[in-house]
Amino acid sequence: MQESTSASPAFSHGERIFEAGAAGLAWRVVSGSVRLDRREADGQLWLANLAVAGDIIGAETLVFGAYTFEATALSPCVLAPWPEGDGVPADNSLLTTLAGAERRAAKVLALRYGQALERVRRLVRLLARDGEAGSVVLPSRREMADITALTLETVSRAVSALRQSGELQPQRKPRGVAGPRSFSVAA
Amino acid sequence: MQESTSASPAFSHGERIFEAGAAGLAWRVVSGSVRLDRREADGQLWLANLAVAGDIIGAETLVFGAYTFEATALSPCVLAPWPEGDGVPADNSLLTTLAGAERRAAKVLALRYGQALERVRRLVRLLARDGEAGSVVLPSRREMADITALTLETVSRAVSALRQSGELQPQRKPRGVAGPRSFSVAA
DNA sequence: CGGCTTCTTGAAAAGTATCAAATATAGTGG
DNA sequence: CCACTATATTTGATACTTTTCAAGAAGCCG
Repeated sequence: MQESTSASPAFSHGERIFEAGAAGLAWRVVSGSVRLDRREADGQLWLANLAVAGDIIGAETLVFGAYTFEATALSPCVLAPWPEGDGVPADNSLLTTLAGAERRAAKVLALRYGQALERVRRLVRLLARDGEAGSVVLPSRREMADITALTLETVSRAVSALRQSGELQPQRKPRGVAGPRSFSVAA
Repeated sequence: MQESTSASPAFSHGERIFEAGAAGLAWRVVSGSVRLDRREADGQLWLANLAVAGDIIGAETLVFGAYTFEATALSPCVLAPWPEGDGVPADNSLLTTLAGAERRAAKVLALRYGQALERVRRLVRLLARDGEAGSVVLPSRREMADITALTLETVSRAVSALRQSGELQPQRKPRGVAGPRSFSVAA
C-alpha cells in the first residue's frame, strides 16, 4: 500500500483496500475506482458492486462493525475517511449512502447486458465518471472481463475497436513517467 | 390487483406493486418473488434487483418518502407491511435491510455470469428460496430472459433441459385448478 | 538486457440469438 | 362445460457472437 497520509490513503491498481469481516472505517472514493466482492462459501470471490469517485464504500461497517465485502482498487485511487468529521454520521446520511449503493448496483447489472462492445463501452464510461469527457485509467483486461462477464480476449478486442473508432484515445504521456496508461474518452 | 386484505395484499404474476416516485409503505415479501426496476432517462426499465420470500422491498421510501424503484410481481406473491408494528422501524433494522439489499444484488449479478444452463439453474434456485427443495412458480420465460440477460428461447431450452434432467419436476395439479404451473426443485 | 506478465490478434469451435413454425396454455363468451 | 381466440411456450434451422486455444508483441522491473 502507498498511503500518502493515514488520513487519505492511496492505493495502486490491484491493491486490496479492505477485507470482509475486518473492522475499519467507511471511505469516500476521492478518485479512481474500486471493486467490491463478496466471498462465497466455495471460497470464490464474486463481484458485488463497483464504486467510482464520489461513492462511499464500507458504510455497512458502521452498522455491523465489520466489512461485508472485500474491496480492491481497480485503478490508482485515493480515499478519504467518511463521514468527514469523525464520529457518527449525520442523520440519514448513512441511509442515503446505502440506498445509493443499491442504485449503483443497478448500473453494474447493466454492464452484463447486451453485446460485448456495448458492455465495454458502458464500463469505460462508468469509470470515466459517467459520461464526462475526461481521462480514465482502465483496469486490467482481466478485471474488465470479470466485471462485464466476458473473456479478457473479448474485452481486448472491444477496447481495440473503441480505440480505432476514436472513442478512446491513448493519452500522450511524458516519456519516462511510470504508471499505467490513461485514455481520454470521447462523448 | 387481488388484495385479500389491505394489510396483506396479494399480487398475481405480472402485476405492478408500486411505481418509482410514488409514496407508500415498505413491504416484506411473504411469498412469491418480486422484480425491482429502475426507470432510466430513456424511459426504459432496467432490472435493478430481485426479492424473494423474506426480503424487504421499498425500504428507501422510509428515507426519501418515495419509492426509488418500480416493483412487479414475478410470480403470485403476498406482501405484508414493514415494519410490523406500524411506526418507525426499530433501531438499525432499516440499515440492516438496506445492507441486505446490497447483498441480494450480488446474487442477481451472478445470474448474468456463465452459460445459459447455469444461469437459469441459479435463477430457479434463487426463486425456490435458495436451494431448499420446495416448489416454485416460475415467472414467464420473457421475465426470466430479462433477468438472466438471455433470450426467451434460450431460457425455454434451458428449462426444458432442467426438466429432462429431473432437476425440475412439474407438479401434478388437481385438475381444473387455475393458476400457473408449479415445479418442484431437486437438490 | 533478459525474464516476466499483460495485452493483442488470429483461426476454429462452441454457444447464443434470430427467425419461423408448431404446440400448449390461459382467458372469454356462448 | 366447451369451443374459440389470444398469448405463451417449445422446438428446429441458420446466422451471428463469443469463447477457446495458440502464438506473437508490448510493457514492466530488476
